[in-house]
Amino acid sequence: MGHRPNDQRPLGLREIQRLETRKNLAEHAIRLFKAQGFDETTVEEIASAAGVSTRTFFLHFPTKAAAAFPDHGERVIDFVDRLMDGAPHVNPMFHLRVVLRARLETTDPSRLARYTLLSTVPELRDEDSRTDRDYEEAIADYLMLHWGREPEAELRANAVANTVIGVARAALSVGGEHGLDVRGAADDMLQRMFGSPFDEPLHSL
Amino acid sequence: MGHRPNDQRPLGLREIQRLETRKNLAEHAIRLFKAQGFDETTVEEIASAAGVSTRTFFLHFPTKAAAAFPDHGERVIDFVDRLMDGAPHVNPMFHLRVVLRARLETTDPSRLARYTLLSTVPELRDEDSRTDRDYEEAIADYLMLHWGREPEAELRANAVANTVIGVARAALSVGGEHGLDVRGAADDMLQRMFGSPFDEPLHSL
DNA sequence: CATGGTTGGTACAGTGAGTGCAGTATTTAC
DNA sequence: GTAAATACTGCACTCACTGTACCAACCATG
Repeated sequence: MGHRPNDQRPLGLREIQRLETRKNLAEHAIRLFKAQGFDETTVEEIASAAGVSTRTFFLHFPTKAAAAFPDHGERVIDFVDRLMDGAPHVNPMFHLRVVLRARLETTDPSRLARYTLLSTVPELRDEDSRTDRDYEEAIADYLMLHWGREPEAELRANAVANTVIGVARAALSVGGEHGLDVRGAADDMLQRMFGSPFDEPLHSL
Repeated sequence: MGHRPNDQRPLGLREIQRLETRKNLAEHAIRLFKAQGFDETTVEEIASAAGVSTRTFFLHFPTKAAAAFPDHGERVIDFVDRLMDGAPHVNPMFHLRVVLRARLETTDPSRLARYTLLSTVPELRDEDSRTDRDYEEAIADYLMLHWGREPEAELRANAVANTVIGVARAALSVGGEHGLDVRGAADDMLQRMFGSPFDEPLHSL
């Protein structure tokens, strides 16, 4: 059903070990960031805590900060997949809302907690912003698939993308900060902002 | 009229020279970034082009990227000043719109061009995001001044702030890219998104 | 199994951003 | 005219990140 083969290869011993060290690196990185702070943790510390060399760290993550968001890549891919699924046939704003809602609802709370904890560390904000930018780009591209690439459409698409991600970020940070579930409120705000097209009942939920 | 003294000291010889070197550093930095790229330009190059030592560069800018946005600090301060001016008496969303519109209209085109050129360089996006975060924080703080700091108000304030900045960023980037003036369209989008309170005529313009 | 290409990891040397510190020289304040 | 303040310098240092050559384990092929 996905628009690209969800490649489920047998996963040999090599891959398993690779993923293992990657997971180890990420876990130790996050643990150390929380324990002693981002700036106070060196890549060498993380690497040796995970039992590998410093150089190996950079074979798995492009920057020190990236280790704090280990599954970012696959999550963006997953998001894009869901967005593109059955793309050309539905009202794009409606579909966007469905995908967003599904994503929010299937995001497990432990992830929310970790996410917001990390957003609190100022040094990781940059990485977070880069994450957001990937989503914004994906959403804008999707909308322009429907609306075209004339400047007016491009403006609308980018504005909507930035707005959606902006509201989501606000919900995640405020919700995480107070330990509240504000996902409904976020959805509600978006619904009000984007008016009637966003107003339709969600049959597929 | 500002909520803090707009200190206009006599500006001694020392300050003049300091500002001069700062301006020089920023100009050479931007010139070199455009000419040869961000990563291909070292701080030492910038410094020696401006006729000062490398160490001096970091007395003026905290990072290499910051030199590309030399007046960011004062612009944020100016924005906050205008936001806080006569703050408690008006409808906050209305006032926000007035300030935003005024800021957009008084932003000179050369600045727009430079801004968007820089936003194109991926290595400067982070700095740009940090800039945006300062504005978002200012707007959210302002709105919470009126709405209080309960979680619901905080969510709304942050969502509005992120939305406003998101739309502004979209307008700047798309407008800059195509050489179009999309400020009116941006204002229009915000007006539609935020409904009636944003709908009032702008007497002060 | 043998064997050879592929690949995850290592060692080492290097670049460049950013910081702390101990100065020097000029400006400004009294 | 002297002393405090400050813009700037030089130097030594840490640490993130990269290029390169290399090793060893894996895996596909015969």
